[in-house]
Amino acid sequence: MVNSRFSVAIHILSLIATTSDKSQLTSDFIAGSVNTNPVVVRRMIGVLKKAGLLTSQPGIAGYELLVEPKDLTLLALYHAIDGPEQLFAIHDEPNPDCTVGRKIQRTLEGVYTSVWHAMEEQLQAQTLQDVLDQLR
Amino acid sequence: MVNSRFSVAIHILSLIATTSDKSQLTSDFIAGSVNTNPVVVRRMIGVLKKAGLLTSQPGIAGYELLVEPKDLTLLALYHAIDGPEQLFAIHDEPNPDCTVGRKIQRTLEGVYTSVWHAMEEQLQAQTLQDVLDQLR
DNA sequence: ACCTGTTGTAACTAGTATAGTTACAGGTTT
DNA sequence: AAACCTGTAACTATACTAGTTACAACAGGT
Repeated sequence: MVNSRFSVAIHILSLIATTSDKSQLTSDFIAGSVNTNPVVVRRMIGVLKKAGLLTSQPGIAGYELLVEPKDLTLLALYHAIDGPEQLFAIHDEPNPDCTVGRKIQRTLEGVYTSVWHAMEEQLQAQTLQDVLDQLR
Repeated sequence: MVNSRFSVAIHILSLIATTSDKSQLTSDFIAGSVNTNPVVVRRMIGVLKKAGLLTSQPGIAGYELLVEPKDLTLLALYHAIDGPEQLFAIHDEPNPDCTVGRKIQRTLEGVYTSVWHAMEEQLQAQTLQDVLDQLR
């Protein structure tokens, strides 16, 4: 199973999108909602900042979204947090002297690409706004 | 990224399906093609045996498929090797006193379920025979 | 000026998963 | 008996995740 960073990122962005009192939005407050450590939150927010999804200023409480929730697809978010592009690992260096070993990697890549593509379509079809709607 | 066991399982089954000389099919031989340790192969084969996909006998070289490659979908194989049902981890115990924290888990489950379902469809659409065809 | 509270990072740690390895009991064949 | 095999338990190296401590730098109030 893939790590929980994608889940945490969605949680953080949801909180920022729905909290009107920005001064309340400290990494400590967010960590209290996510149930993790403030540093974990700040670390993830650093990634989201680099991706241009939000802003913040050192020393000042509060984060601000730079994108409209309806314009942020979960696929874009997935790419922003640099989740794995490959879902399934392929074993290294199968034996090239073997009929199967010689072509298995390319074959598996094809299989996994089709699977990954189907996943991408689902992530593309859902936005942060859809998540917010379901949180009401 | 998910582990490489699914890839190794497909590799093993492909070898068994395409090797006519069964006495050649030792865990050592298979490990040489996959490029891993014979024990890793026997371990995986133990799982596939329990799932009823193949047979073998202690002391005797050779494995035999119990299913027709065209009847074995990659989804069935995936379930057989007990890969993770959930793709993305959801963080534990978000704060129930928070509007977002209270509903985030259920919401994320919905999102991930739709993604997982798309994946299942792709895996269901491909069989071991399809893999064998691509290996030629 | 100082104190408190904040962000942003680096560095370390505990826990866990993966895959490789060693070892060995027990079956089979010659 | 010897050589080979399967099946399994147990240990190890490596890597990743998430939690944690620590601290530099910044902001705002008193």
